[in-house]
Amino acid sequence: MAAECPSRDVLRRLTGRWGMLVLRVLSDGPQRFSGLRRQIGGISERMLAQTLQGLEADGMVLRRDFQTVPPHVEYALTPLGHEAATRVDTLLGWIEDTLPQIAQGWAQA
Amino acid sequence: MAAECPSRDVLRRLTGRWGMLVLRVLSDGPQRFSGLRRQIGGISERMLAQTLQGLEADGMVLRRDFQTVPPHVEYALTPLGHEAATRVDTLLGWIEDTLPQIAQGWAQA
DNA sequence: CCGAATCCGCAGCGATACTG
DNA sequence: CAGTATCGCTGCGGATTCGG
Repeated sequence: MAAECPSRDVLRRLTGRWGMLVLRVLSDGPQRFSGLRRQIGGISERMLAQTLQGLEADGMVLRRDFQTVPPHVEYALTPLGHEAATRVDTLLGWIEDTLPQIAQGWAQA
Repeated sequence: MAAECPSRDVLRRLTGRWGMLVLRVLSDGPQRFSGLRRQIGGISERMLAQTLQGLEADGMVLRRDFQTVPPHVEYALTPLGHEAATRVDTLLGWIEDTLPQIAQGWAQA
């Protein structure tokens, strides 16, 4: 069944705490580490590095290292990453649009 | 930002370990507790109950208690639940279709 | 249904290697 | 010291499982 296979790990990295935030920022264009951290806000250096590595391993993010001595690395979305980003955004957008209806249920509970 | 608001909790319940499995089974029609457990496989009673409560609170699942002495309860998808199910399946389906490409990256790493 | 044991995501603190 | 990217160790809390 789908739950036991690797597709779940991929989904986890996408829907995890920071995955989609990173995808959203990167969908506007390539960024470097510090830039991402600044635009996302609230993410620790460690978590950002970890998240990026996960997405890179899945082929969603392309990491370009300029091999300079003050480290300069750029992160960009791959075509696969763009596809993922749009789909995740679709789901997330629907949830946000539907949130009022969901919250409504909360109220009468 | 979207990450801090309740939409994340909803997304978590949907993409969590069991959420989408439940949605998938229920999209074929109403089921009762034992039926769900049998068709999903590998889920504990506790987790199934917990998952159903979460989805019910979000208005995705409708719980109908027949108030009979041998307890008889049925679970069904609400219209909202159907919408959610299709969207989650879309994302999950895409991941499964794309998994070969993702796994390809794994191989050359 | 309850309680204990366990797993896992997430964050914090600090460290590394190098330059100006 | 300041800045850049990454990594390791540690612990908390919630999620999940297990056993009655």
